[in-house]
Amino acid sequence: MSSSETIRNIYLSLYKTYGGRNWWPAIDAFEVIVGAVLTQNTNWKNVEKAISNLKNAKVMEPLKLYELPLESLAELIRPAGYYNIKAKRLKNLLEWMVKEYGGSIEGIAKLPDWQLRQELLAVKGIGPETADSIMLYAFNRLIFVVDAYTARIFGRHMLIDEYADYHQIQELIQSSIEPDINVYNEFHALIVELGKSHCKPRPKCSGCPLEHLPRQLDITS
DNA sequence: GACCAGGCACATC
DNA sequence: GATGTGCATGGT
Repeated sequence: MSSSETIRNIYLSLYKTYGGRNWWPAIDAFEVIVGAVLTQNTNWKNVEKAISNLKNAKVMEPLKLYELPLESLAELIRPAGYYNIKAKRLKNLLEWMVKEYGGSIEGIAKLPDWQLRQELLAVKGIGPETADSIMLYAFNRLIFVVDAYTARIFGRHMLIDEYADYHQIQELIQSSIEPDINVYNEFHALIVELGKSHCKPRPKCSGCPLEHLPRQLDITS
């Protein structure tokens, strides 16, 4: 079986097991954007608390959040961890939104894919995963989001080598599955679900829906 | 108490 | 260009 077939089978197995994940868990594009920064290396439960704080403070919109003093912003997002650095990162992103597009999501939504990605990556604190999460889940662009779980799961099943970088993994997956935004959306969400439930750094691999696939020998216990 | 979580920038070699 | 480190809360 080719690696492309294997990848398509992984998608089907996960979809069969977990069903549609209905991502991103947010009410609108702006909430996706904020959540994408807050969830960097952080459990989503903690992010929910931070977003809840922002909503309660009635600052969950681009201009208001941008005008909030850095210290106040940091305090509100505290539950999400790394709150000082994330406050700066959010501020950088908001500055771009407000100064370049008047804080208008609709204005940003008009950008072509390449320009949107380029401008997101130019913001300090926005790396490839955060940029692509915003591209796919806030602006419905055909771009696959790679994360730590993706690298771990695909590495563990020997579909990528341990030195593969972000774009190599992204290329492999995008060239293996159909170019459909809904499939990209679901597949990444399904990978996160598998990662959370079965693919820890110290794996036990019991009950994993991919147990039928070949994997590295040292993690079979 | 140890480990982990939906990264990223920066220092150092 | 690779490798290491700081950033931090909250759940298991």
